[in-house]
Amino acid sequence: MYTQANTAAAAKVKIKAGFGLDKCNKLQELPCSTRGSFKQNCNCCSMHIVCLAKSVGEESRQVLNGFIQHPRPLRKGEHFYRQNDDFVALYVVNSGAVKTYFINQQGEEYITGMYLPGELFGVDGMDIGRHRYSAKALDTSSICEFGYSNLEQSCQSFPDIQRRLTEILCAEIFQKQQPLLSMRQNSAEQRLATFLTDLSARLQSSGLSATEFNLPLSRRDIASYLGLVEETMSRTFSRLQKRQIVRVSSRSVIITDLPALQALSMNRC
Amino acid sequence: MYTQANTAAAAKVKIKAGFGLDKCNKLQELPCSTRGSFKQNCNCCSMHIVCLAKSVGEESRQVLNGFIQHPRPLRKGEHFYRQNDDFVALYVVNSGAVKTYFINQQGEEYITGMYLPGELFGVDGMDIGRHRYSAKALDTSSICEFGYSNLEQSCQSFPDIQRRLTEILCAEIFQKQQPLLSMRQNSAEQRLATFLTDLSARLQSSGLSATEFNLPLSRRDIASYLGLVEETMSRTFSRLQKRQIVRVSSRSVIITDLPALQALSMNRC
DNA sequence: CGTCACTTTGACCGATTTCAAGGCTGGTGG
DNA sequence: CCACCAGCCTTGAAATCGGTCAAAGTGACG
Repeated sequence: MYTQANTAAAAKVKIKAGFGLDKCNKLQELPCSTRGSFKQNCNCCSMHIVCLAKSVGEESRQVLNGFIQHPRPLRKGEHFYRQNDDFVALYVVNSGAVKTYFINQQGEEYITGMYLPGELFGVDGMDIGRHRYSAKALDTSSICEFGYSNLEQSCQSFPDIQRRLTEILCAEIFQKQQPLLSMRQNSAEQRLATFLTDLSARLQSSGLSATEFNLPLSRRDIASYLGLVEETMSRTFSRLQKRQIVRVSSRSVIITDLPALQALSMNRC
Repeated sequence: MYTQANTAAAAKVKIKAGFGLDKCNKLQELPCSTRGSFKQNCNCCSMHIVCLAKSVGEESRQVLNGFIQHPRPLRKGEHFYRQNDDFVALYVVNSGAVKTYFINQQGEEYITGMYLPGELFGVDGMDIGRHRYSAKALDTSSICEFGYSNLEQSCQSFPDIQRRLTEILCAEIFQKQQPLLSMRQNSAEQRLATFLTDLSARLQSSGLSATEFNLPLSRRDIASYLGLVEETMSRTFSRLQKRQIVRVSSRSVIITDLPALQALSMNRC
């Protein structure tokens, strides 16, 4: 599971122990126990409130349900798709976390996105038929797969599916990229604060804890995502901890002063 | 017109004179003389190769043509829409240039986009029904307006319109934001080089000159767009000029060594 | 127990920002 | 026609933030 790796470690830590890691990133009270099963359907999935099937009519949901696929969950480090693979489907994270990235000619890796349960990925390449990025599991992750040819057909018959898809595309533009956009001229501290508050909000909207969680990304990846280097990231975490705004121990984070963190980030439009 | 303001000024400049400013940012050889007229249609518009009506069938174009509006051209500084206005339509720049931006609680302005002839704007707010940004004419600008309710209906009947719209949304995500994304850890020089080569390519694809043009944005705006300050921008322009890569005089730019500029930018994925 | 990946910390350096001043340009009104 | 003003652009000097290089600590795993 998500926290497995850290619990043993945390027990050894003196002051930092007792973070309640065992509660981190676990879903609260699912309406029915489908989690863990590879055969799910949207009616019985706690994600439908956020995923592609959100706010579409009953009939539309049945349609989606008809062609949805559930590939086997991938372990940490395995790829859902790679740069230049054919674009064949859109995906929704069911559990775990996924990062997308690309590697340029110089061999440098750029993190382009991080996706949490209920969030849709795979849009890169929707227009050109080939993926621009690679998508990799950050933890053991299960997903729902929506074949694009099926999806495109459904959109023609069911306007609400089309509307929802368009809505998601727009969200992809604004909720994900715009925080980064407006982050360009901000300090390392502001960027990290923005990253953490954003992450917190997204976890909460999937029914997870807003103040205690594990970071899906390593320091290096967060740094890359925020346009900084590993060392700066580490120093910035340390500074926020010294100021009692967060407590961090490796991947686990407790936000102890969310208002302060939000005040630091302040870049909503 | 676009260059009117600068020509007189440039005549006074000694060494910098003779830039051919009168050729800047003017369309080359329009197929028919609709430019300047407020009543246009897509069949007779030189933009159809790039705008929303690109690569849709004959019948679809007639449909678009049926509900397209042409509001009066706005002068520099006037707004097409403002933050929080209701989202009612998508727009395509016909002539001139448009910037989108927002102002946060602290009163700081963030440039979110710059749109040239043939490019679509107004997507901000498509999902939430209210505009997140303001859109302002950078010069006297005319646009085509596609009412969204009409557009949405057309999409249902004409899959190629839907496909084109989706394509444009994806382009909005990737062609516009991703260069900036990968620009985060680059130097001021690389960022400016990327900005200029990108601008050059976009102007060219609308039939304008790739090497001689006027900057639609002020130094301050370019700086904001690239995550830098005005002074750094100015210094960077000076440095590129000293190295004979560009010649600049206020808003007018001549790229004298495009390969060198492209070599500096190198941040395609 | 050793290795490896990840993280933290320190010292130094350089690019960009900040602060400050001055120049240029276009518009306004006398 | 000229003086003045405001906005935009440029340049210089000093300060600061983040990057680079180097070293050491930590936990996971075989």
